[in-house]
Amino acid sequence: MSRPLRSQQIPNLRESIKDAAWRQITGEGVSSLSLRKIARELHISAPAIYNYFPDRDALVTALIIDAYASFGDFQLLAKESYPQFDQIIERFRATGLAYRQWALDYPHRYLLIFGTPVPGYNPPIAEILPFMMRSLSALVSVIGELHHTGLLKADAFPLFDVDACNRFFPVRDAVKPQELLVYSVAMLIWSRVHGLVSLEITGQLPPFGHDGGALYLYELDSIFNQFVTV
Amino acid sequence: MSRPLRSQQIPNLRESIKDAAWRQITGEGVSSLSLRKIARELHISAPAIYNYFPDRDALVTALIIDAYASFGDFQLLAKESYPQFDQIIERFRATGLAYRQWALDYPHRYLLIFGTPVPGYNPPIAEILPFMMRSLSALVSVIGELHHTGLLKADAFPLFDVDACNRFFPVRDAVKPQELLVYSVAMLIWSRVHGLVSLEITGQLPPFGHDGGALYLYELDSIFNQFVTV
DNA sequence: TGTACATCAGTGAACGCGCGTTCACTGATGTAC
DNA sequence: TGTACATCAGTGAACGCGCGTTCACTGATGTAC
Repeated sequence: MSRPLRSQQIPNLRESIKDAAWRQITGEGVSSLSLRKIARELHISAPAIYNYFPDRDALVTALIIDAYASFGDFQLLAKESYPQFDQIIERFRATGLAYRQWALDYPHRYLLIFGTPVPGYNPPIAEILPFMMRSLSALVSVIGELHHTGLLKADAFPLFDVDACNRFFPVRDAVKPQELLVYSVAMLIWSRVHGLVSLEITGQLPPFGHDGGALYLYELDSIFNQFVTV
Repeated sequence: MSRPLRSQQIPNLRESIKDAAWRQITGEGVSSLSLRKIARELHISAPAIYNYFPDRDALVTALIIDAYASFGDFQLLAKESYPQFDQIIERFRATGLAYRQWALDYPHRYLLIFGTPVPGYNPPIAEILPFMMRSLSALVSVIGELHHTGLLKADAFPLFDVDACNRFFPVRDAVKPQELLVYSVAMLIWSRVHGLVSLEITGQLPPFGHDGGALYLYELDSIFNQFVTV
């Protein structure tokens, strides 16, 4: 039947394709994401997808970028709900809680970006890196504020290798030596919230049932007590 | 050519199939694990595998069980290298270091058991559970020793729901109320080492380069300082 | 305003591939008498 | 010890499936004169 009437086409097909892709990932994981299945769900032919994404990997890349952006923005929004200088404690907690909340809301997006690497998929690092950094920028900036106001307590903390750091990041985002402590501490804190959250959303915290939240709150307090001068 | 001469058959074909499966998982992840590919590599026909595993899922289950067992035994061995009563600090460190070392040695096995759930695979929980528990028994027993000698410092720690706990575990392994604190603290410590290790083996700790070890040591000390009375 | 034409956004058919699994079979090997 | 037979551990062919991607195409829509 060739091309259907414009009035019968899906408006914003590119977004609809991504939505259908998320629905599939939610059900069966990214490795069984299939262009043909997406086409079937949207009642279009599979080759039509190639008008919007050059191949399957490009679709996966777009999903990953969207996930990073949504995750980062969600935390930044939470953080900014306590904008005042002396609300640093609330800011830290709000950011930490937003981290978990987003992961619980979108477990498959979380696992797509931070879980087991997608087999057979080679991420275009240059394209993705800015979004990767944005996804953690709320956390990094909270630690940065603590540091700049002299409240960060992290003596003898093992620092990044600054050379390795700058080899990894693009030149314009090079980490300044005076920021090394902030990045390094942020990494450790990240690993703690990631550990708890990833066990929870993969169902490996089962005896806690619906109370993974209590454990998470405890962990946020532990982090605060360890790294913040009161 | 029907069946080849016994002298030309692979001795212990069951083990060889699992070895080939691990080699494949190492290269491309579990979701592209293929019976036909295994058969090709071993120069046997694909249906021959059905003499050893009723279907693909059964093979995956066997791999998971082996991974849990190997992981658990490796930590127990490390722990037992400091058997004396007053070597509790060394015992704790050795167990923690063994946790990371095994994960670095076998990243794909680690991700198979603790990473993103395998899509389309429903683990037979009853069969796997004992091995799951064994894989963390070294950690749990070290915390248990600390508790029983009065060295565990964890006031106001959020505990499991004991009912949820016993609904989860088989009756004979039911968690006794006096052990609840031990299990709960072990879970939190587990989440910390898991967080750091999983970021490291999935390559998300890159600025640290080869010195993820320094960060890990710092984290082990943090845990010790937080939970042990000195 | 009408018309010729370019472009846009789809179509269905086809290619070549790999997969898990079933099936009837075969001949080497082990065993009971 | 020789022989008849059961069992064991493989075989190749086939089934039915879904996949990503390419291809030539078509007719609706937009645009220049």
